[in-house]
Amino acid sequence: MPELPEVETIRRGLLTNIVGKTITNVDVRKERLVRMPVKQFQQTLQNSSVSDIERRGKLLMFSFAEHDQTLLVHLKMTGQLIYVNKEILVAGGHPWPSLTDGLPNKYSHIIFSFEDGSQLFFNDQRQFGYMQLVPPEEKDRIVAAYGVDPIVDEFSFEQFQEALQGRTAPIKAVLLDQTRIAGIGNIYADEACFLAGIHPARAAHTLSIEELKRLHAAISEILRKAIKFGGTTFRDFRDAKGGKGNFTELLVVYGRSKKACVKCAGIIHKSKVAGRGTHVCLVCQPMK
DNA sequence: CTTTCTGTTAGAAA
DNA sequence: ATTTCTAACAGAAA
Repeated sequence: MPELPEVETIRRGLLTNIVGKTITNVDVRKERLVRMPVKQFQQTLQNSSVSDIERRGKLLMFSFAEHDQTLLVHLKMTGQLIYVNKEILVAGGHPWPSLTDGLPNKYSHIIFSFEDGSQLFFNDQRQFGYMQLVPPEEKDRIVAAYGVDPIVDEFSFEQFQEALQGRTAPIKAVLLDQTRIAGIGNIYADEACFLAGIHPARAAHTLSIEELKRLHAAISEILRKAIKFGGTTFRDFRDAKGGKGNFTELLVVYGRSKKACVKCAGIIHKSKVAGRGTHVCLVCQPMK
């Protein structure tokens, strides 16, 4: 579910709500989602106060004032991190538009409680997401394995060019490769390719300099704009307060199969590229 | 009812 | 070395 703009939206929402707060309890209801001994996980987090939240690609990293362990959180496809304050909890749960039973629900697998009575719910329908504590060296190692982050880093055209260097795979596959560029997922890969007028199935090394420049600009633009609108809720994404993203209605190709292209008379066509559902206007994005 | 698809990615296979 | 395929899981859609 969440790609860079969604994860960044969650990060910003959590920053203002949990930084400085001390964790009083960690309720692990589904041990599989904790990638380490659960007892150790709970004991380390207990009585720790969140000092900062960083992001690399789609990975969130929480640091603490009392120790140097970093909490890594990956939401994968359907993970959610929803913060609920004491008042709402006392009133009987979070007023979630599509859910009447509030939180926690059957997908709330890990629940953090804070000193002020608020809680943070890690929900994940498909259970692909995970949490893990790592020491500084391991954190550095993991961060270093990621490619350039288009928002955290400078993301110059030269960096972009270098990331694509010599790739014969489809350009979309390279955009999705987190070790080259960190944070782009299936939605924004399709959106960026459309904006740049490039067919996602084209071999990366066949793009001209002009096309690469258009794609580089398209990536920067789409990600920044999506963050500005609080991300895309296609299905499960919720921000840190349980709200939906507002970028969904601004999507121009993703999920618009058989609908009219916003730029021309063409129809959006759905196929499979790099093993993923891929949306294209064949008029605006010729294979050449 | 059965089959296919889904926003991710680690790991295996090619 | 790089690229492609599959599995992990639950549920919605066809």
